[in-house]
Amino acid sequence: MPELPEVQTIVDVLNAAGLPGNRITAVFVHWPKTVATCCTPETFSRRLTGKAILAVRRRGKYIIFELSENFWLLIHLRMTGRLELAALTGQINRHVHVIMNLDDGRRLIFQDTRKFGRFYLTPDPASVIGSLGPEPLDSNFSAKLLTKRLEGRRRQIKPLLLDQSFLAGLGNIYVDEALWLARIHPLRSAHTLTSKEVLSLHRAIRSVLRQAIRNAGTSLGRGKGNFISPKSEQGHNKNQLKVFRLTGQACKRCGHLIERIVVAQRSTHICVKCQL
DNA sequence: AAGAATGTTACATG
DNA sequence: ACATGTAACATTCT
Repeated sequence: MPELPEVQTIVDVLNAAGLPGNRITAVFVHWPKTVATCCTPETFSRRLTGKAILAVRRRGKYIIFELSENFWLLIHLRMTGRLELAALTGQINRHVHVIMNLDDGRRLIFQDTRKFGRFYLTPDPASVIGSLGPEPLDSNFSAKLLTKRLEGRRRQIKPLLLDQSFLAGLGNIYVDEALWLARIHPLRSAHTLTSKEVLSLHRAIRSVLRQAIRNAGTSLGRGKGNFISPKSEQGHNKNQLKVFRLTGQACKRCGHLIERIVVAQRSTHICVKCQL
């Protein structure tokens, strides 16, 4: 579920809600595996308690909490992870795996139905995010850089774009959308893209991501895996999707029907008439 | 109603 | 390097 735009939305909401400046007063872990990348739940709670949140940022699909005493908490939501900002009182459902109490009387709740989400508490964030590829919305992610990174790569373009060490932040939704916008077929071998197509892909990736951020993310339905912000708001980017989960509908560019194929075990949506 | 599919990633294997 | 399969899980879809 959460790709770059959704994670950015979460970070923006947390910042707007005044999370930085808070101190963490208590931590409860209900599913040890969530924090196991660092240590036992007890150690995790002990290390985190008392730390102040200095800043909240994003890198790829990671939410990054810069903490006092040179510690960092990185959270990857994987498929169904959610952060919710809530009052100290209130019901805790069975999908809540981590709770962080804050000294302003609120708490940050991590829930994750499929339990794939992971916390990383470390003095060395590079050990977690050091191998990520460039940030697609950074000014240093130029068409030139994309061209260079594509050079000599023979993988299919879709799995390559999903590879976080190639480019950080894209997931299944926005890769399909970007490839449609750039009119590139997902099975194309990366090195066969013309320079014109690479230019087009570069623009498409940035355009699709920026639009989704403007729309506060893509919420697809009302199911448990659906995107919802820490303030429990849905994103409204679904209306902007051109191919993702639109199998059987007319392509907005040429009218040909959208088809679904499987690429690298991921469901993939394309217009075979305009994506070549 | 059983079985398949699901937006992510790490890891193993050829 | 790259493709492919599997596993981590629970819910929803068919």
